Amino acid sequence: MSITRKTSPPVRKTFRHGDLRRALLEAGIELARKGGPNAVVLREATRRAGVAPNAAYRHFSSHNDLLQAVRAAALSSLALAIEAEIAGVRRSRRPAVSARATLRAVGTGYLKFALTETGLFRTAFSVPDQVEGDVDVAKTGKSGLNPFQLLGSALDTMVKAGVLPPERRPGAEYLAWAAVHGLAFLVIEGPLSGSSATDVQALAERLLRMVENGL
Amino acid sequence: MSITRKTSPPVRKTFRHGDLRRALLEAGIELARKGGPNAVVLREATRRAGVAPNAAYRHFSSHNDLLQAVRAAALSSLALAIEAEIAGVRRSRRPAVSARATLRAVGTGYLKFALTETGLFRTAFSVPDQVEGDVDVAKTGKSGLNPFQLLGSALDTMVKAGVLPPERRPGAEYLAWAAVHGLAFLVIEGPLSGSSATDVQALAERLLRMVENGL
DNA sequence: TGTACATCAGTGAACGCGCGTTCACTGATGTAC
DNA sequence: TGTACATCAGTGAACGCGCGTTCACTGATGTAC
Repeated sequence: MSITRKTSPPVRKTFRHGDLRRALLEAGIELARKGGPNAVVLREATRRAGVAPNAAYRHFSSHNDLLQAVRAAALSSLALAIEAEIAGVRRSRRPAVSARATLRAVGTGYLKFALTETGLFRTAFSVPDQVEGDVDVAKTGKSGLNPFQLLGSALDTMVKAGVLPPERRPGAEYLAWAAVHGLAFLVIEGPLSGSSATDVQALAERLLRMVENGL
Repeated sequence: MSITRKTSPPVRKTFRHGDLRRALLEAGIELARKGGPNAVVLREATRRAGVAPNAAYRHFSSHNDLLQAVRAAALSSLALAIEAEIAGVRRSRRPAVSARATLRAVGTGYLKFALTETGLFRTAFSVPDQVEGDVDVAKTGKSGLNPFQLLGSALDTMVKAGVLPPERRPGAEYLAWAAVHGLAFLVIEGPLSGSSATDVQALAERLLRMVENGL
């Protein structure tokens, strides 16, 4: 459980750090990446930045303040991962095909992020938060949308493309999100944690098809 | 964040406690119920049992040992909740109807438990664990099956009843579980945490229908 | 049935740890004159 | 262009806290004789 760093203390030449806020945030993100939300320890972040513990209070009002900033960054990373997956979707002339592929990309991006950046993923969802209408830029991707909004937009496109009946649109994001998030959980710390990547991928495709048909 | 108890210290008349192991376990369960896995603090459990902190080491080898016992109890409670829901299913002469109703009961029981016993639910799934083939009695319900096995058995019944094509049976528990678990998450600490019980129930029914159709 | 004694569940005191946070400070920087 | 000074980002030391865990102990219980 020891997080103590034996590495040489990062000595700074100048009295001022230069960009301590950013340094602390990045240290916090690194901690979250490795160990999830509980690993985001204020003192450890200052250690990594090569700074006295209380220096953090010039930039964050409390430990929780830092943690929330890390969470926001994690959500933003997730949004970026989803956007990247969407960007890779092969364009089709048929809107129906495009719309379906985009929705699937949202799910795939979400799952990929959960599996490759487990610590950040767990941090992103560790604390009660209303993501829905939250337009805090720190949580969004390039498009200015947070993960939840990206999903909503994909579903809107499906309605426009005539793939999803409009009367089924309300609440659809919850069903889709639930399915995908649940699978992520099973793989991260549930009974699927030992499964091979290909097995998981096959299951993911089946799940996404289930969502598409079931919506 | 203070868990300090101001209530009068539970004085014991006898030197021996009588059933300290059980008392500590129950205190631990109570802590988990109120505050999730992080709230399961060994010293607090001994305080509630009216005993010196180190007395716990007669019955548990470490804090983690206690926590795992609490987790097992939480899983067992979940199994019992699911079994109770199954027991309430209206019997039908048509096996197909019964099978579908049973599967839905598994999902409903799971969700009800997640919503009413959030702390225990979070504790049950807080630590990596292979539930799949785990027959540790401490984690099961009356039937001797753990939650995962109850779901599997419901799916088997569906195959026998001809509702689920046998070729879709393998892995089906993961899809079903993922969907239900994901919804539980959204309600517990996701964007649905503010929703009314009726809204959630409507969503749950829609989700369970999606699973039934999509499998 | 009564007594000696081994067992072992609980006590009391203490430990080292790392945490978040507060205090009064110091010294580099940028700005006003 | 040079100097006085206000600002404020960082320092150093310390705090109280509650935690898990270890130590040598004590005294109630149940068993062998």
